Amino acid sequence: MTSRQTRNRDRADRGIPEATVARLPVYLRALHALQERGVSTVSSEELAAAAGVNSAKLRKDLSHLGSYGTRGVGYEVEYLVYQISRELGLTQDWVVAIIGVGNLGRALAGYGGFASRGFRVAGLLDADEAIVGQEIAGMPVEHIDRLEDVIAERGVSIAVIATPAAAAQSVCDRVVAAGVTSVLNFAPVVLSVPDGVDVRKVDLSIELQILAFHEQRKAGGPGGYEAAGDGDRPSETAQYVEAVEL
Amino acid sequence: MTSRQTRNRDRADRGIPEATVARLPVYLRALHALQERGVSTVSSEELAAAAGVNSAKLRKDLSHLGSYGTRGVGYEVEYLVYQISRELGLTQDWVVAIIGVGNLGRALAGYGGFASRGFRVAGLLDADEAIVGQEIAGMPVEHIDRLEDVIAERGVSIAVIATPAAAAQSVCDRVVAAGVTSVLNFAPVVLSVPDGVDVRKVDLSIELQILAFHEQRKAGGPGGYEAAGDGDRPSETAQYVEAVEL
DNA sequence: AAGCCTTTGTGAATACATGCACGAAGTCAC
DNA sequence: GTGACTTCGTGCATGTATTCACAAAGGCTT
Repeated sequence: MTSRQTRNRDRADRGIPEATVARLPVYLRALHALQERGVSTVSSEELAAAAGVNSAKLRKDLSHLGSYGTRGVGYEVEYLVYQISRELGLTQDWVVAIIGVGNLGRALAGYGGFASRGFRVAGLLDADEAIVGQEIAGMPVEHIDRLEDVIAERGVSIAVIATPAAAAQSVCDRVVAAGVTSVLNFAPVVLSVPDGVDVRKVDLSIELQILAFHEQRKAGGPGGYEAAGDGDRPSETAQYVEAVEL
Repeated sequence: MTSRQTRNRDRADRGIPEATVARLPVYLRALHALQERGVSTVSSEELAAAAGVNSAKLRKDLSHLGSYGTRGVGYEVEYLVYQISRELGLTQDWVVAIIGVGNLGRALAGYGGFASRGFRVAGLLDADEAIVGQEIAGMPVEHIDRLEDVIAERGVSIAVIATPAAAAQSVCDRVVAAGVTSVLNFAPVVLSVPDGVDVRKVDLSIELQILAFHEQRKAGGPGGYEAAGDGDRPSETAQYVEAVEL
């Protein structure tokens, strides 16, 4: 099964830079859009524009997968879609479980962007008895007690954690113990996992905070108004509550 | 208003690396957790562990804001919270409008992590007549026609776009024309904006695709099974639909 | 079939980020 | 006050990512 590992792909494939991997889905999306418009061939310049990157960067990124372009012409859209999909592992189906069916979990369960890319949501789990049994996006919410069973029975390989922060680490421990090695975490905590397990984090408020930083910068430096520097230290900030519900 | 731009802050502040800015919210969160546990002082080693980073990196990051630590002791939690908050611009309130009140927009409207960090949701807008008028998280959904009015009247400075992909660019153009210079985009498209406008993107499916890539890697190379390389090029991939509803 | 034109793929230069390792600066005990 | 000890702040080396710029490669026209 793992026989022909590094067969084709001479030096490509081994060690595709992370930064490149992170951009491949963006290229893929742009390519799909072109495909729908009936475009069959695209230059690095055009595709780069559609993806919002520099064309040299795009070419270098693609060169990591192999040489799939034709000089003087560009890239064949359909073929490139296939190559990137394959590289990203989207030619196979991935079985996903969503743990935590609050507002966000619900949104994720109904998100069309998953199913269309080979991600099959095979389980919705929650600890809240009031939610268990409800049907969300055509699928019943199951009790968190069944977590290990669901993972084993349905071959879940990716866990999406959308629980409150307080529950996230223990849920994570359980899915990892059950054999899951890829976790997508929406809870606002840093999860610790053993080596060999990948965790990616999506944090809705971190992005806003980064925007706020730049926005403030445009308006003229941090603490620009009122006492800047080491003024009164507020003691009211302690009322932040991390137990936000997702 | 832009008068005292680069005033205080000698060499700090100017040019805090992006990578550092992106980590500050994580540190802040870890610090809040410590604060709740009554910890008043923390070493770089401890805080780094809580934030999931290397301690040297943490110290270097913090050094960009100034020297707020005490050698031999560590950092005073409360003071550091204040300094980071100030640097990120969280000591002032930011007025946010959420455009697109589908599943995701609803989840965002109810997300506790915004309000607790100085982000005030002052408007929910949607084009769907069936949704307009509904009350979400204690706030009425208004018609998208009122977008410019809402932005102007309430002083919206950050727009959160959670519309379907097809609507995102035109919504973006409108908020930018109305004077907004910070956009958080959840729609799966690359938005183009004039210079001076910041766009950050949160893409739920991109993260999954990155996980899939690594997961596949663990299992033994891309396309490891079946015809690898340049086999049959599927023509069915064209049925991807980008008009996912958010 | 020869030459022109376009566009790729990549070497080299630059910029950015990470992590080590250690001197400097402070605290605490006595 | 003095010395031992802890921990910060940072110079330097290493690694990673981006961008430029151009030669090599192919198609297209005549």
